[in-house]
Amino acid sequence: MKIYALVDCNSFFASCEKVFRPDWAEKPVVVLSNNDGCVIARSAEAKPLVAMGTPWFRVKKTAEREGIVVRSTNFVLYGDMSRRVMETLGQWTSDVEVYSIDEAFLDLSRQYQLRIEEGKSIGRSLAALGRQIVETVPQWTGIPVSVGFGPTKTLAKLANRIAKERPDRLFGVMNRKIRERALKTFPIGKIWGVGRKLLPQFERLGLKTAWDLSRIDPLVVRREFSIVQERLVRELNGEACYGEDDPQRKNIQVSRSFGTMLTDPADLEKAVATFAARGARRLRRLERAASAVCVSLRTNPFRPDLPQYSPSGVVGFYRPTADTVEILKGVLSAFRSIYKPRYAYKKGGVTLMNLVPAEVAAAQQYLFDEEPDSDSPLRSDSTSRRRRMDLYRTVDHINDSSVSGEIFFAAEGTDRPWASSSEYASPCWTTDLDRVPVVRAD
DNA sequence: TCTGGGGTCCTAGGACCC
DNA sequence: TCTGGGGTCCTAGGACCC
Repeated sequence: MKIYALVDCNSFFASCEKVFRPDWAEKPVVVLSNNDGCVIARSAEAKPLVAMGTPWFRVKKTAEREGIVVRSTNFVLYGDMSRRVMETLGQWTSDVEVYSIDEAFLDLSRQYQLRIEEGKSIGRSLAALGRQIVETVPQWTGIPVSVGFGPTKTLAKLANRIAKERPDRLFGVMNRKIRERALKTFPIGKIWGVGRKLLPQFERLGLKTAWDLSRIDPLVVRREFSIVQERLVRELNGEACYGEDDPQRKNIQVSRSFGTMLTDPADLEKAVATFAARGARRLRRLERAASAVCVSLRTNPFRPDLPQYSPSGVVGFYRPTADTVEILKGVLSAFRSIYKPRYAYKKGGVTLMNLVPAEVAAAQQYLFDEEPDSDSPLRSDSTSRRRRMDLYRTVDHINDSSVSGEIFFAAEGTDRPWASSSEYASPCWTTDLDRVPVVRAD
């Protein structure tokens, strides 16, 4: 049998914003999406006041009246706080699967295997471990967490949802009787994997709780829905179907809504070039190479009075690459193939696709040293490419160690007409030396 | 005036092959 | 007149997640 713990940070982004502002400890805090668009995180105090996902302009007045603290997203801060939390979790097991920026599965199966085989009860021991996690993580990082235990990932998630409602922030469904009781009061729509579309379909079948769903024959579920829902039912019954998957990334996407609607192709080119350069950098950091690149544009869907257009164009590479110059060329040629004048564009994006390990790309380069067509616009003989990769190593290093990224490609432009607004940004407390909080003893 | 970003997996259907 | 069966690969679109 498996034992999973799901550790989930409470109101993660809002909690990050509170860490270095003790004066906000008891205040309602909300965090906005990019471009200060929607509310994407709320502290416990803010939850009754503001609904998740509400456009900011619609709640701004309420927020001001209620004295809600509002912040723009600060992913540099959240990323660093996340790293600290995940490192702390390594105290209890080396089997930490970072599932998202604010949650991780701990696989405790091996630790408890012997005791289970001996038929000993593990409940008390798990509870003690859970308490330790719930106490230590906030102590070390400032971020409060909740812990749920279960024999499958789905059940650990479910236990975690219940834990969040409890004062001790801790709950387990390892025990069969406790599990049955929990499932019987757990609404079907809150199950991990049941979303907007599935919920009404289940409800039409008269299913209301997780227990109802778990009682259905998995094969019937498969026939009526799909293998995804079949696995869900099995997981609810304690049969682990989601293993230790460590799938390699297949895509890297960089996209943004623009601060204003753009019509000038020169502005759009600067934007997509910037996204491309950012993506290429992430590619090199992951030691991967992309086989193709996709550029997408979109007009503003909230303006039905304006003509709508949302094209995308793909350009394949002769062989996989992490070379910004090659990627930029691909991106600009894809852009020019889809761009049409007389539309007002609101969003753009670049996706690096079909990623392969960097070694594979290097081996291909070695095997196919000669380009088929040396006049090709994508021409890049291997020597100059190798030199450029050396150059990127240096440039990436310089940009990583500086705050704003001083070295960039001319194609990215020197101004950012597309930049999004973030009116309420907090400082990068933990990653910018000038903003490290100072504590005085006097 | 103002509405996020980044992923994954699965299925169905078409093209193509023997 | 009667027009198979089985497979792979690819892509678009749907659904879900945080």
